[in-house]
Amino acid sequence: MPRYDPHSIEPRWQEYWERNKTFRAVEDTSKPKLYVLDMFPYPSGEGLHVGHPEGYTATDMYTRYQRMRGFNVLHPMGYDAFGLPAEQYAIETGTHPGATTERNIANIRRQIKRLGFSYDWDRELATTDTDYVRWTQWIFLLMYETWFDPDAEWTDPDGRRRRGRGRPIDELPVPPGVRAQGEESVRRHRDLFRLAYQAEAPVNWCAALGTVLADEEVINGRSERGNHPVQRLPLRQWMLRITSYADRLVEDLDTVQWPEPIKEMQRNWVGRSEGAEVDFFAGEPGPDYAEWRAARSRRGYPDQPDALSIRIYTTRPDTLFGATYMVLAPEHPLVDRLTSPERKQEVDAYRQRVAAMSEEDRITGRGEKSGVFTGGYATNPVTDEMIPIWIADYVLISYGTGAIMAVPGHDQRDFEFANKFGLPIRAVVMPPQSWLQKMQVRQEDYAGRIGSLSEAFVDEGQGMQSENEDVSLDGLPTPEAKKAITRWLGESGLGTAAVKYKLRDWLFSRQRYWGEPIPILHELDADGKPSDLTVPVPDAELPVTLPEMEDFKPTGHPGGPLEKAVSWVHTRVDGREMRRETNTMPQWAGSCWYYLRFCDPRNETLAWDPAKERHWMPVDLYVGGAEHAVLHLLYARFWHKVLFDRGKVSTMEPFRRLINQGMILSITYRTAEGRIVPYTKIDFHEGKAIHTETGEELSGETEKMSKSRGNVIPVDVPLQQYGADTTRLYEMFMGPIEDTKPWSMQGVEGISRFLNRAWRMIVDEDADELRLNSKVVPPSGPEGEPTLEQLRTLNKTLKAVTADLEALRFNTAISRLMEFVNFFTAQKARPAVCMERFVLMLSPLAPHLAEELWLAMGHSDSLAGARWPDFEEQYTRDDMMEVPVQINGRLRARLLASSSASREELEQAALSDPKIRKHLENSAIRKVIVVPGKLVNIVAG
RNA sequence: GCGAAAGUGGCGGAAUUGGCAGACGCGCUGGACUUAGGAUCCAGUCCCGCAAGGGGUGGGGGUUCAACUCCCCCCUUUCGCACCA
Repeated sequence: MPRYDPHSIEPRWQEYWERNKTFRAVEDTSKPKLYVLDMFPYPSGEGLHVGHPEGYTATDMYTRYQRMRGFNVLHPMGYDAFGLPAEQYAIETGTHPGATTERNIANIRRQIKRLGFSYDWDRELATTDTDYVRWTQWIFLLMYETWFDPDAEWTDPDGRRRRGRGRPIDELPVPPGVRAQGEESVRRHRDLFRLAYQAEAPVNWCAALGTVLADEEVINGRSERGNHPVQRLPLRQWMLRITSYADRLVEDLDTVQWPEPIKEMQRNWVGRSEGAEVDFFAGEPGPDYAEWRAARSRRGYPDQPDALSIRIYTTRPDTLFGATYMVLAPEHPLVDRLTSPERKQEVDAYRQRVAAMSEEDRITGRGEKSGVFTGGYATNPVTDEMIPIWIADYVLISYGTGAIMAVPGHDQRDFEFANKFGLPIRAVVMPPQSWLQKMQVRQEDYAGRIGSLSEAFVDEGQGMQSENEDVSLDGLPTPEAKKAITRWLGESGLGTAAVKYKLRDWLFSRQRYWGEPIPILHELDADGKPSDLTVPVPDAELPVTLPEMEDFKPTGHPGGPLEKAVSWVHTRVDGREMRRETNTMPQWAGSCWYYLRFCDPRNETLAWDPAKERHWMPVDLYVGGAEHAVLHLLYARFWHKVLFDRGKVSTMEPFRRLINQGMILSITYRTAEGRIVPYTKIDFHEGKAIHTETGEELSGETEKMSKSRGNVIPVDVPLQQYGADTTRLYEMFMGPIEDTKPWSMQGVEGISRFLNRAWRMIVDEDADELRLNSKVVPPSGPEGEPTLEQLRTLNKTLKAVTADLEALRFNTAISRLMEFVNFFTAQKARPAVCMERFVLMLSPLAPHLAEELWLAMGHSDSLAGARWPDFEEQYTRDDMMEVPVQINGRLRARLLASSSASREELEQAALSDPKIRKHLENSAIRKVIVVPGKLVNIVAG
């Protein structure tokens, strides 16, 4: 075997690893454990392009390295296989989504295996496997059987006191009044608190997809998949109470090693804000108002607003004196009551117009404020002024209380609205000088000119014009003013401190076929219609599998396609007729817990064995794309916390460390007319891209890979041309994992050359069979002892590569190995000891080649079990070094000096250097800075 | 608009704590070997300059003996969020 031939080497070693189950993970308590996980792929019909395996390559190199370091490694792979594309394809062609999915999985499995990754294939799973679906449904039912107790106090595994946790639904306190009304009443009470519950909610209805979508799946009013318009509709849906976990989802971010931007995105998504709720009297000042106020002072602030009040939420209670009008969301339930008869027509028209608007229209219409006056008035509780109540679509029903106090002086939206509709604007916060200067207004003119300024002052300042008989905020800095007014509101029974979140509960139903059926049965009423009472599918009957169907088309109404499977829908439990839930789970469900199933994937009686979960969890390193920063990662964390609260898992967070691989871009080549030219028709020559047919020189641009651009590079392309090791190395050599970087076919060539050079450094290329290069000398032979220089190169490389692999800096590790090969290729005698260490260093990166070289060096078994070589510190340092000498920070000379030379010696040597003396001829030395082992800098002038 | 990240040769990128900017690779130039080279090997390659020397890490300012690195202002690009009171 003379030449390096990856196409013969690679399949051979892949078979060897597979046959010997080299990478099977077996719990071994004698070693430290390491769980390294890739975000598993969705098996699309297109297969993988070169961007997909970037993360897989990094984790493979890392786990191969850590196995050599003695870790007990779990490194599995699977498929996130439910989802819309297979179903859309089914609708178009009639092919069962299961068949499509299976075919796609087979293709992706082939591609992944071809890259020689060290997964434990015995743990492979797909979220569509029936024995996986079973446990996905089991977790759903666990949520159904859980309520969140916000007052429960407990101590977390880190020893901190915490508040709020999920508990079994049987432990939910039932008020005696409810219990007295019987079992059905108790059930309804429980249904109000379950983590998985049904609710009539305004949902994102996508007519084109025939389904409801989660907020996260809607981008700018259009569906994330397919870019179809989305409308708001009220529908009865399954929801998961993720909002109960909002605080814990934010707090526990501090305990994980994730990229700060991702943590920030999650915090923003949860969107916690602190402020106050305030009740406004829904009427004019007068005797009724006085009576209401008196009652409030006596009884305090109620949990639910009384019939006479409008409850608002604000983050700026300190601006209460500036509230000159109120706005309710058009959907707010009080609107009808507050609207005066003469305004009714206009109000109704506005509400209808808003309701009919698509999400997209709402977004594009944003900025230009719209709204109508209801004719109703409220009373500002600190000024006792009568203020008008408006409705406007800039107030959202789904956030806070769906109503606001408008403070046009200090809120940009209110400011625009007030200016448009001529509402009064009052200054109640004095801005700092810098802002006044920017707006070109003097402090004494601020209050008078506030309405004519170009924008509102919305930051913190000092209270002004905020005083009545009871309370004064004048002169108080904003934080103090907030405290003062909140205290006053509490004492007056008008308000209380409150926390709100942008995060909404997770809409969990999909009107789709290709998903996990929601394992719930609806009880039927006397007429045989589904009542609102539900029971879980009994554990013994899980999983609920999808019925065989031929027509997968969306029905266009809330039942979804499963409604059509009549015999499946109707079932009986204990002789009672029941109707199955026909909605399915969203695609996110399966990926919420696959990392747990990987701990014990073949368990038939449990989702996982607790001992195995304790052994492997948490995931020590999780690698995947940043596109999952909020969706998948937030959902999975939520499920995990519920499982934790219910004692099913031992850790509070699933993923200890997270790394986001950057996107891999592609270079798109176009003709002068802008037509895209595929790679197969381009000749790369003299740094140019030449069209093979026309000879035209093409211009290349770095762009995102996409089908429409025709610049997708399937991973099979480099695999076929160069093999797995070259593909793997190039994936990493391009740059740091987390960076976005372009794939260059010419760059791959360089890696291929490197591996060829490494091959020839060790193997005799002219021999007929695998034989060592004659320059490789055994330890016993002449020149078999490495020279000092060789030892230094070897040990410096070892030290650097070890540090690089620890830190997942594969690009620089590869550079180091290139330098090693460059050095040793120039050596006439290459001691076998050095070559062997090199092969071990190369093995996590280019495992097939390394195995073959290992064989060439006379080993009979795989090097997968070999130990990572240690370096000797003494050989990582040189005794002599070049010391740069600067004058005023400019390099003027280099000295050759002992590495251990003292400050004085270096200064002496520098000052006596002829070049330096020449430069210093006409100037006086002021100071000499010597950094031993680094440089000398002479300050002169 | 808000939030975050990033700007280094023709290109991808290197540069522990502030200490020789441009490692390694691509591309390019010259040479060797060769029937041939888009294989391989050797040499060169930040910019200006024959050289001495000078300039240089998006732009401007600052701290420092010394700044790609730290601070301030600005510009550009990418990503995320987007009427969340």
